[in-house]
Amino acid sequence: MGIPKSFVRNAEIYGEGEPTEHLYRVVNGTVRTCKLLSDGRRQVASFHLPGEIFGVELRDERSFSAEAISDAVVLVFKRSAMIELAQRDGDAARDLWILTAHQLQQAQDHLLLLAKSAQERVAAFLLEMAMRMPDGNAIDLPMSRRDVADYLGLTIETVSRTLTQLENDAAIELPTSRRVVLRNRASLGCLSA
Amino acid sequence: MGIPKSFVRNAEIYGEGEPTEHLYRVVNGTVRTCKLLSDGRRQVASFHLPGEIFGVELRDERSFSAEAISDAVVLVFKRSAMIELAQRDGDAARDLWILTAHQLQQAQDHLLLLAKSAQERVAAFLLEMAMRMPDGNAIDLPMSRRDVADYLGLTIETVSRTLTQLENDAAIELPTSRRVVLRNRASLGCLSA
DNA sequence: CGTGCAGTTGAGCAAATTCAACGCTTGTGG
DNA sequence: CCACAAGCGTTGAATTTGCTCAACTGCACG
Repeated sequence: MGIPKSFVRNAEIYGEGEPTEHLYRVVNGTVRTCKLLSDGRRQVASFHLPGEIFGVELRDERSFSAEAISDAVVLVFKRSAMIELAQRDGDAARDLWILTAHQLQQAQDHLLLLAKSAQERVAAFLLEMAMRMPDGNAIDLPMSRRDVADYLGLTIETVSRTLTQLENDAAIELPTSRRVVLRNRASLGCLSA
Repeated sequence: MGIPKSFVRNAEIYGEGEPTEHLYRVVNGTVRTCKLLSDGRRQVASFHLPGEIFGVELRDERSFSAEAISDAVVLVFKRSAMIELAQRDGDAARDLWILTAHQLQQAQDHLLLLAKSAQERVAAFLLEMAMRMPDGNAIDLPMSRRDVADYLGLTIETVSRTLTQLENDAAIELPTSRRVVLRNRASLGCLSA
């Protein structure tokens, strides 16, 4: 169960306002969910790495869009089938609830992140990504500076400046612009206070 | 079912880190959930008006605390009983899921709010409160400027200045500091763009 | 080679914060 | 009953932070 589907980089998986017909599991690549603001800016709500589920929503209309950050493969599930299953099967209902509650927690963490200074946001972001990535200390960011900036509510310039500053402070290394090596986790944790 | 309990203004209903044993329904008064940040600042995650449910959480440990903003009465429910009920009864499970998904939506809206300018945040906040209050155009804010500021991620000074500016622009009236009358909803909506 | 895109860096600017003072209301004690 | 302190809200001036605009680099791709 779950039909595989492929998307090229920057392809839209679903758009804001479309009917909520499916949910998805990332097999390969990375997905972002985001929303265009009226002033043309964009807010990225979440990133989804392989293994993670996205697209669960209460309303029948998408309030965010989902796009492939890199070429990606996802499994597609029928939303109505899930809801029916949850109605009959207590365990399935529990899974669905846990999933939603988990996303709620992530949203709340994201909320706290947006309350902080630029340095704290970037440091917290790096720690979050490191937590979710296989190798604990080296991160290969799948997303562009623009994606990072829109997730953190900053400009790409501020993200870039902050990263170089963290490198100067010997907290991280930047072998390439997409690769980050955490040199001093403790000081990052401190900066993301 | 549901045991009534009273709290005086500023009393703690539950604290960060405590075991998640109950959920609550507001009968009377207003409740805030919030978190203390390491730098001493505080982030208010949500306000809960009469009729609304709060305290639903995935983890066994509270990640936020809940406090009475005004003298308040709440109904207390056993969390374990709710989870058991949801396991057996598909409808109850659905209600629990809808509740959680609803809070997720609110968190996402809050997230978007924090991406905006001070004026947009205050305008959006007023519209949100007006939506949730009985009388559509006159709002009696139950919370202090500090609460509003910590909810919007601003300082009390900025909130205060922004309100007086909205009053000067004829978008609102401020008969008293806690009472706001929406004079021009359209322009508020525009400002909260 | 040139073109275009992603990322970095710099200078000036705008927005919100910090710090400080002040007014108003409320509650307390002389 | 008045004096005074405390809490809340507002206002002003100076400062800081992050943004805007612009130039520049490195790299991939035709």
